[in-house]
Amino acid sequence: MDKQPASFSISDLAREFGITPRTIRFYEDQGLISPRREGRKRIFTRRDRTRLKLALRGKRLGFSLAEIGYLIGMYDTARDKNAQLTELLNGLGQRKAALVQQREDIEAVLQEVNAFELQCQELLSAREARKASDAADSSTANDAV
DNA sequence: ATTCTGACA
DNA sequence: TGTCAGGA
Repeated sequence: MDKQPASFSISDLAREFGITPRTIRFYEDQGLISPRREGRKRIFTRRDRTRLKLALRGKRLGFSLAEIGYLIGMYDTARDKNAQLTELLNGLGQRKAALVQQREDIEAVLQEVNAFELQCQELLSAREARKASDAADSSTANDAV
């Protein structure tokens, strides 16, 4: 009934996941997938397809291709589900920590920008005021002369 | 028509 | 990751 293909071409997967064949070949270079070869052509199995899906998910989660490779690597090696989950949890924790740090950095810089912006505005209004008084002084002087 | 490798104005 | 080349 479910006649799911036993293998796919590089273009099949590219289409399915909305990426280009170039990306798939690139991921292969990075060791994320290793489709078998039929001569030079790549033959992707359902397992390769699953790994590609996981890789794309990891990318969305912000993991580097190296991290994804490591995670996926033990995903089918270590059959210990708990170990896999623990690793994933560690990775997610680090990702989260990095994001929190970035948010703090951004907030800090934002405050500095706001402070500088304020200084500029004050400096500007101070000059406007001086210019106005200068004009007043000169007009007064002219009147005197 | 499809895919492959290598390279980078 | 894109893209172009030149071959299978």
